[in-house]
Amino acid sequence: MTRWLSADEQAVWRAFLGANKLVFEQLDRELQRDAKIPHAYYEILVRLSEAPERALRMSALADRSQSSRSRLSHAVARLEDQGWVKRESCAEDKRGQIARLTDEGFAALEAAAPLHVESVRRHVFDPLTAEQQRQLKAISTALLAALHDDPDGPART
Amino acid sequence: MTRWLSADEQAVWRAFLGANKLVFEQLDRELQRDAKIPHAYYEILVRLSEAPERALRMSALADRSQSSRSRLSHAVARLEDQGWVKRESCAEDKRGQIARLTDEGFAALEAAAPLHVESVRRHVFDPLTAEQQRQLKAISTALLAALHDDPDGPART
DNA sequence: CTCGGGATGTTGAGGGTTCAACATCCACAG
DNA sequence: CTGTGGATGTTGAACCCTCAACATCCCGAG
Repeated sequence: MTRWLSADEQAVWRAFLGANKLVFEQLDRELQRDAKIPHAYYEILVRLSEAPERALRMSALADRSQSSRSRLSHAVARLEDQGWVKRESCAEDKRGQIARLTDEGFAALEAAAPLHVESVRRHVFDPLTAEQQRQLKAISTALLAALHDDPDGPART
Repeated sequence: MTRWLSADEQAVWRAFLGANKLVFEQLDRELQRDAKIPHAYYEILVRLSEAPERALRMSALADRSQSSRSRLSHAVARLEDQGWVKRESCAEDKRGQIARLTDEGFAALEAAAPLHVESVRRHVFDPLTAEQQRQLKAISTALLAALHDDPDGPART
C-alpha cells in the first residue's frame, strides 16, 4: 500500500534534506555569532521595520514572520527585555497588543543586515546559476501552494 | 559595499525561506504526531537501520545523520531510555561508543516509516513535476558543495 | 441585551539544541 | 618510551520552541 520512494527519489530527498539542514544551520550560526540573535528573531525585526510606524499587531506580525503566536509571544518578550521592541496595548481592540520596533532595535537590525545578507549570498545565491534561482523560486512557490491547500495545513494557532 | 539583494532575489529568498520553514515544520509535526519522535531522531534510527549489524560508532552516526556530536549524545541518551537504542563500548578504541538499534527500535521505525513517507510525498514530491525534482536535486547538491568548500564550513564538533 | 462561540495573546511545562568545558584516550614525533 | 596535540563522547547551563491550558475580549444570533 505504501508508496515508497524510488532510488532516484531517495537521492532527491536526501540531498534536499541535507542541504537544507546544513544551509540553515550555517546561516543561523553566523547570525548568532554576528548579531547575537537567532534567525527567527531577525525575521521579526525585519517585518517590524517594514511596517508603517514600525509597529504591528501581534497576530499580523505572527503571520508575516511565519511564526506561531506562542513563539512570537516568547520572542517579543525576550526582545523587549533586550530593549529592541516595545509592547503597547491596542486602542480599538482591548485584546490586541502592538509590537513596536525601538530605535535601538532598528539600529541593531541595521548593524546585522549587511552581515546576514553576505551570509545569504555566500551560502545560497553565489552557488546557484540565475536559472537555478528561478527554478528554486518556482519550486518553493509550488511547495507553499500545496501546503496551503492541505486540509491539515500549517497550524497558525 | 554591501551586495544587497535585488527585488527579484528578495522574492526568491523569501519564497525559499517560507517554503522551507513551513514544509519542515509540517513534516516534523506529523512525525511527532504519528511516531512521537522529532525528525532528527527518526533520521538517527534510519541511519542505524541501514548500517551493518544495525550498529555504528557515535562519530560515524553523527556524520551520516548530519548531527553534531553533542546533539547525538543527548539524542541517543533519550533513545536509550526509550529502549530503542543500546550503547556498547568499542573494543578497538576505548574512547569509542557504539550505538546499536534494538529490535524494539527497529519495530518502531518500521511502524513510523510508511506514515512519514506519505508525509514526504504529500508535501514535497506530489507538488513538484519530475523536472522540478531533478532541478531540486541539482540545486541541493550545489548548495552542499559550496558549503563544503567554505572555510567556515559546517562545524562538525 | 445577552449569551456563547471564536479570536487574541500569554503562560508554564516539557523537551530539543547549542555552546563551552571537560575527561578520556589514541597516535606520533622526538 | 614519553609527551603532547588531536579525536572522541559526554555533560550542564542557557536558550528556543511546542503544546495545551487559560484569561480576556469581540461579535453576532436570538
